[in-house]
Amino acid sequence: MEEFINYILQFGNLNKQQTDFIVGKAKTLELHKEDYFSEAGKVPRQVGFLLEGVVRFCYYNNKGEEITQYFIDENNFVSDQQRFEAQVLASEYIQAVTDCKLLIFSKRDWDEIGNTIVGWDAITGLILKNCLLKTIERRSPLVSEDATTRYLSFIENFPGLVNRIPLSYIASYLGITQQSLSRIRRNIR
Amino acid sequence: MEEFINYILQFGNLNKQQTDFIVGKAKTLELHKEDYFSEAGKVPRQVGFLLEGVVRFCYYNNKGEEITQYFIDENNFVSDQQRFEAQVLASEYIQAVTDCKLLIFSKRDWDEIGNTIVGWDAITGLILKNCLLKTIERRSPLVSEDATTRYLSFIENFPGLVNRIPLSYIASYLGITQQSLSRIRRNIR
DNA sequence: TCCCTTTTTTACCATTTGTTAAATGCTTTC
DNA sequence: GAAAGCATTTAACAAATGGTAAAAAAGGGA
Repeated sequence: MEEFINYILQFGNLNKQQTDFIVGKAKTLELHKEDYFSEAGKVPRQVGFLLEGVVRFCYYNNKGEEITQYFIDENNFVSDQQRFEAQVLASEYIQAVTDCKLLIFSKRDWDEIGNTIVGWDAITGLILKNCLLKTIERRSPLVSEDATTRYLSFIENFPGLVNRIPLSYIASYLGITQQSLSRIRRNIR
Repeated sequence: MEEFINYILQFGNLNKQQTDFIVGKAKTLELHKEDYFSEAGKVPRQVGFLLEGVVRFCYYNNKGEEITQYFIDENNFVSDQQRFEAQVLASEYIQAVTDCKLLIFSKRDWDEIGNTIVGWDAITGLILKNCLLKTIERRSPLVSEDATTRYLSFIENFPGLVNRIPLSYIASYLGITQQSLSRIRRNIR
């Protein structure tokens, strides 16, 4: 919980009264491994902040292959924020990779925070921009890297996650087959 | 110029007086093919809005290879916005792919618009979020696609740009060699 | 602990993409 | 209009990655 407040305070100043108000709106949610936080074809109902565990964003391409787009670990927001804000259908799944514990905010509560806390929209705007930029900085370079370099980049970008995520998800994130990734692991040793 | 106003009005309401104020701050800039709009290692001095031409974002990886990250065409903003806002050194180049005509705003004028027009920050925030999201949606899927599919995706995502951008830049954007791209073009016909 | 299921590793061969080098085509300049 | 300089295409071969299948290893539940 303190981690949550600290995270937010990186992006703007809020006094104790304000942070108390925000925290007062938070509920907690536990997800089991492989549960969905939100699903393609449904309207995202909540914003999450990940206290424990790892989640992934994924979708199905036109060949029916499941593509992992991104991973999120502890002390980061978990949300298809644009679809959540607009309350429109999502095209991606957000799935627990491990058992997870989250803080969650309903749309109603999220809006109420926005209407109550001056500067909240600016803070959340900054947070979102940062997350999007980080996504680009991590994902985009993979396009021009070979499979081994992609794996090394992954280890750098998501330190500590290698041993918490099934090989098949990592391979999917890297755009290679799991056989290739397994071979790469062997060659690196 | 009208295109510029229309673009902005998509993201928020402004009256004539306000748009006049904004337009009053704009200067124009012409770039020749291959000129830089901003450079890695320098602080971005201006925000641009592309009236004519095509630009690309690019950088050099640790092997010294030049990587094209993204293309921007007419009626879109051109800016390393996060570095511009913070006035810190950029790590990417923004280069004219063709001769270009732009509207530009200096940091001072941009800030003055923000201090004068209520809601300007919200509008530019929305624009930036949209641009970042579009970048992710276009670039990220390439990771899991084969070379031919990447090229077809490029054509879909940047309609009309195929014939305005040198093959080598497109190949770099797609993360393949220009020989491969040339071969793919032949096979598609 | 043992069995069953799932995940990961291995192996073999097919396919794709990269590398190198050369030829062709296109533009610019004098 | 010819020569020079780039950009694009081709080709032959090498290297990397994918596809399929099977074995090995790891994990989970009775």
